[in-house]
Amino acid sequence: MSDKFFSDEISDKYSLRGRVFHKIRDDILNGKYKEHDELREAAIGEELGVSRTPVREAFRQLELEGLIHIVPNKGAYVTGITSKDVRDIYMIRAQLEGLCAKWATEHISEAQMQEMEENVYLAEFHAAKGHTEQIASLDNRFHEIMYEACASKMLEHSLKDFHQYVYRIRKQTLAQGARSSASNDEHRKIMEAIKEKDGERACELAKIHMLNAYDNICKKGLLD
Amino acid sequence: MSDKFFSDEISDKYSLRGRVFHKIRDDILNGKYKEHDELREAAIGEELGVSRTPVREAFRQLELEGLIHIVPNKGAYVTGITSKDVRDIYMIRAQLEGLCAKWATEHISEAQMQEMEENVYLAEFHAAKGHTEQIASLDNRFHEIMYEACASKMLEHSLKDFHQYVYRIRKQTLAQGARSSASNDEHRKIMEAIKEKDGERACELAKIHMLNAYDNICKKGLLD
DNA sequence: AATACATAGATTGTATACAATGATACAGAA
DNA sequence: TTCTGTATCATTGTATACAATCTATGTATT
Repeated sequence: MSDKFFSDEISDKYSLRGRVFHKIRDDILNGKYKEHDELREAAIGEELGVSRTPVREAFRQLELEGLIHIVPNKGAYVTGITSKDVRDIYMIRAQLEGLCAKWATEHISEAQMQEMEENVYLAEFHAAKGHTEQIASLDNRFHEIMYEACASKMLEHSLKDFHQYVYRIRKQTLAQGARSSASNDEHRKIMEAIKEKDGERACELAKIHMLNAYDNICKKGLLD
Repeated sequence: MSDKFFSDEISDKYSLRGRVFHKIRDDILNGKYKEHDELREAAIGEELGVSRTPVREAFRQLELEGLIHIVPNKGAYVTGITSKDVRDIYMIRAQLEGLCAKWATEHISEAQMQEMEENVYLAEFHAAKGHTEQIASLDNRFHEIMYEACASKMLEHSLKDFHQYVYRIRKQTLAQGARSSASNDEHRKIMEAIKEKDGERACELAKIHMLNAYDNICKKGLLD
C-alpha cells in the first residue's frame, strides 16, 4: 500500500540527489546560507563532492519549496521571508491546524495518542529545567504527531511545509524560553481535547495556539 | 520589486525546462497521462525534442507539485487522486478560500474588483446559453482573481496548488451544467460582500461555496 | 568625462556518455 | 513443476562536455 505522494516523504534521503537536497535545505534553515545569498551550482557540487547535475535537480525542488528562487540564466538565491510572510503563514496555519486537530480527534491511533501524552509530559520536565534544545525538538514533534494523526496526506503535507518554513523564526522564539511553558500548557489542552474526542474544542484550541504563538513572536520583536 | 518566490510564477515558461514542465503538467491535467501511468524520461524527451536532462528536472518539480511520484531507480508515475484526497482538498480549501475572501476584501484593487464583476456578469450570460467551455474558464478565473486580490503570496500559492489539483474533477463537474448557475449565484454573493467590504460575510460565503461545490461532486457521483 | 561597444570570463542551460540499478527471461537443480 | 541463480536488457542516476547567456572590464569615440 503506502501511496507515496510527495517527494519529501519518499525518503530518498539516501540517494545522491536526496542527500544534496536535504543538505542544502538544512543549510538554509540553519542559517548557513542567508537571505539573498547566491548559490552557485559548481561551488556546492564541489563542497558535497558531486557534479552539478544532482545539485541542479535539488535546486528545482528547493525552488518549489519556496526556499530559493531561480532567475533563469542568472542564478539561485535564498528566498527572503518577510515579516508579512510570517504573519500570513501563522494565519493560514491557524486555520489548518484547527482542521488538523479536528481530524486528528477522529483518526488518532493508540500509539500516537500515547506519544502525544508523553510529549507533553516530557516537555514540562524540560521546561522546568530550561533545556531549550529539547523543548524545541518536542514542540516540533508535537505538531508533527498531530499532522500524522489527522490521517490526511494532503493536509499533512501542507502543514509540514508551512511548519518548516518558519523553522528559523521558531527556533529563536523557543530559545527565548519565556513562552515555552505557556505554549506547552496549550499543547496539553489540545491533547486533552483530542483524548476526550472533542473535535470542535481541539480545533478551537489549536487555532488559538497558533494566534498566541504569533503574538509572542511579535511581542519579542523577532520580526525585523 | 516583484519578489518572485515560487517557481511557477517565475514564468520561465519560455525556457526549455519551463516548457517541458508545463507541457507534461497540462498532459496530466488534461488526462493524456492517467493515474498510475509510467512516464519514461527518454520517451518524453524524444516526443518534445529535448534530451533527458530538462525532462528530469521537470519531473522533480512535478513530483513536489504532487502530480507524479518518483520511485528512485525505478520510474515516475502519475499520482492517483483518491476520493478521500478530493474531499480533504475541498475541506482545506473551504478554510483557505474563506481566509482569502476576507483578505481580498481588505486588499482588492479597483481593476481586480472590476474584473470580478465582469466575470460574474459574463458567467451568467454563458450559463444561460449553456456554453460549458466558457463557464469553466470563468469559474477558474473567478477564484484566481480572488487569490491574486488577497495580496498574500503564501496563500495565493497554496490555493493555486489545490485549485489545480482538482482541475480534472472540476472540469467534469462544470460540464454537467446543472450546478453552474447555482455556483455563479454564490460567486455573485461573494463578490458583493467583497465590494461592500464585509470581510466576515465574504469569508463565510466562500467557505459555504466550497462545501456546496463538494456536495455537488458527491451527488453527481463523480468520485469513483 | 561620459557613453557606447567589444571582448573575456564566469555561470547557467542542454546534450551526451558512462555507471548503477532494477526487471525480465531463461536455464538448471530440487 | 517450482524455485533459484544468472545473464541480458531497459531505465534511471551521475558526470562531463559543449552551447548559450550574462557580467564586468577596458577601450574607443564623442
